Amino acid sequence: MEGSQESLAFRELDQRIQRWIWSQGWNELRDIQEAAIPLILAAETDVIIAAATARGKTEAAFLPILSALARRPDAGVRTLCVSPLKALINDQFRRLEGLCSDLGIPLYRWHGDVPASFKKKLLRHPEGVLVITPESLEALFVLHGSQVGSLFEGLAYAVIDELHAFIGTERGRQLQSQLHRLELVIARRVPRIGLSATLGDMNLAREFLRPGGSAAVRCVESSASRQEVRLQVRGYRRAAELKDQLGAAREAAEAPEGEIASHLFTTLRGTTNLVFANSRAIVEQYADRLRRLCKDLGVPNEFWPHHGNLSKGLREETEAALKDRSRPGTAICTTTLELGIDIGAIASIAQIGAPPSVSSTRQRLGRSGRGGGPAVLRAYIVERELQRDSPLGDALRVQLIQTIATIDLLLERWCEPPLPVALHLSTLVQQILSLIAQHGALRAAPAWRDLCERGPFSSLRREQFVGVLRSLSRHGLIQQDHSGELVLGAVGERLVNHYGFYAAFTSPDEYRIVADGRVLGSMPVQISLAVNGLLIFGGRRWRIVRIDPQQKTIDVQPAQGGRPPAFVPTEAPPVHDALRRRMFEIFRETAVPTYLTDRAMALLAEGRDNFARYRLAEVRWLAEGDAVLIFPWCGDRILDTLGLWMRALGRETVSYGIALCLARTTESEAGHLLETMAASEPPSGSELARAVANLRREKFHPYLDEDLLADDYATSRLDLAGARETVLRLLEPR
DNA sequence: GACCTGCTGCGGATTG
Repeated sequence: MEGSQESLAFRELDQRIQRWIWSQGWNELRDIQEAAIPLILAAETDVIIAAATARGKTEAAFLPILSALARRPDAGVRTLCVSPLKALINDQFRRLEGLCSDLGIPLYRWHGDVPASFKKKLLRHPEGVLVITPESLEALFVLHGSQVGSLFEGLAYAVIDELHAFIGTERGRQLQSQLHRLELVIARRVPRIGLSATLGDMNLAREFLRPGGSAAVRCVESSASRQEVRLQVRGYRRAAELKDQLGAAREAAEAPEGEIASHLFTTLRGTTNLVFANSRAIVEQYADRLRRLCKDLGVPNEFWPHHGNLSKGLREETEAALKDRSRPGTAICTTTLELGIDIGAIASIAQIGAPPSVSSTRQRLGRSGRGGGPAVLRAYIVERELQRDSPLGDALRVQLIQTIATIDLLLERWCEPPLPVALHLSTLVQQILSLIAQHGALRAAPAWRDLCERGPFSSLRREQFVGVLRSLSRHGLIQQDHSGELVLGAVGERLVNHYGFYAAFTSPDEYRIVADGRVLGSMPVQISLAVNGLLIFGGRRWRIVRIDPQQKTIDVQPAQGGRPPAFVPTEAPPVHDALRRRMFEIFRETAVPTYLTDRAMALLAEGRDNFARYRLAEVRWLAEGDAVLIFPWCGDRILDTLGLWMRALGRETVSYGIALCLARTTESEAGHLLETMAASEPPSGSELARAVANLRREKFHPYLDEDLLADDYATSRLDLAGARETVLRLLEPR
């Protein structure tokens, strides 16, 4: 306890908290705790606490918060903590339970699985600490709007857990709006405490936490020494498709998946690991292969699937296998295990396929190597065997080069910044309806002031806001009563009064998969499945025995064969500009990273040879058949913007990620096109967006007019300045 | 050419 006694921060805490720290057997406070305690106790500024998972962020916030609450008892909810996951709320509840009860501070959790009786109790006696989801908070505004003031009149702190998970998303904008509305109701500013993973650009996190007031937000970042990282990137080749005697294509017997599965099996068996795959179908495929390898060897299964379409029960089975220290267990998973759910120590991380981004790779790696040990990452990259007519993307070994570029940027501690400029009109619609429900009615002028002028939707122009109100009125969501106030229209009433209203995001219709009365999970309704069809789901093999379109259920029984269902893919993650630029540099360099296996080295050499053969260090576009490939080495947002710009000039384009393909064009025509673009101002983003086929991507988009949707698309998906700069760069002499 | 997240009130049956 010597460290604690010497610490100034420790002495500032309430004595009962000091005793609790003693009782935990802690020798000293962590650096972020030392730094955060005085800032939070002073309660004069907003604070961001940034550190990797399991570095004591929750305590850094709650030791001083509970200290302050214990000293100044007051009526109403004193601390609001908003968290993105029900599972995280339950984790946090368990961690704070003992401390809160020692201090006599009531602790409430509120989400969809919490019984209504607990919620009623809080509404009757608002007090203490409330941990809640954004959706449940929205329900509070809609269903108990007149009570919000009295519930939160004594609010001392607003905590946002996993701040990084909210930044740049619809849900994040919803949360900003909710915190702002709360401060409006109680007519006072409440200190905000954001708990975040370490981010590339802390200024964006500051601006997110306190829009318009980021300069005063204090940041506490962990200075804990950089963790050692052990890396291996393994290369695999997929043989070209063979034709059998009937001419049907079939995969070569030695598919790389089998090889990867055996390597995972021998390397990971006996320890606890996370294997990240890039899609749910791939998770299912490997979970099934690895389970069978265990079975073939006659040993207990050690491999468990985890993804968003598996039922809560199956996911909890996997989480329990990870937490169980008495036996090894490895999860094959998607992003579901990226966020900070408590799963204990993890020996290593595997990544199948190129990682989706630098930031998610950092999150994944942060899961491994607790307790001072090195973090271990193995990446498994498959490239196709080349043939004479192989596409250039295969010849360049893009998957492998992208993986190397990702690791480069990761080691430089760079990561993708979120995009803060989007209008988020869908969420604005939700918040307008919610405000009307909260107050019963609303005038247009204060709505503009509270949501846009001084609120979180500050990038809207006044005429855009008026356009939104007109759209909503035309679609029956709102109407003006005789005194000029906005009230809900018939359609608006129906939307707001359905429980589906509270989430800012959409979700697809799904069938439930049921085996012997137990729900295994769900799948989208678009899939074409037939009775007696075979299926891999939850890492096991099934036969479909019944499909009920009315009940939306699929009944299955255990079977011998099967394949993973085709989950409806969403949009791919955009590759960031910095990553593509780094890929270009890697192609031009000759250095070979030491973490590559021999086969990965050979693939890298092939990629570089082909890059040199096509002279891509000098040439910016080249003919392929009757098309031209343009290589701007820029991120996907700029590439998509360039594609739309060329389409506006009457050209047909397809984005290959690594290149932009101009159909039916010669090299000199491509040059002329770029010169034309360089000589003129680009059209506006909204003009370009009008050519996009489906602009209605988000929940409340169906109630907005086309021109607003085009504005929304342009601000969230396009980069005009970047596109113009890229055109000029493509024409620079080299 | 990917992934993920969330949700109320009420009616009716069952149990102590």
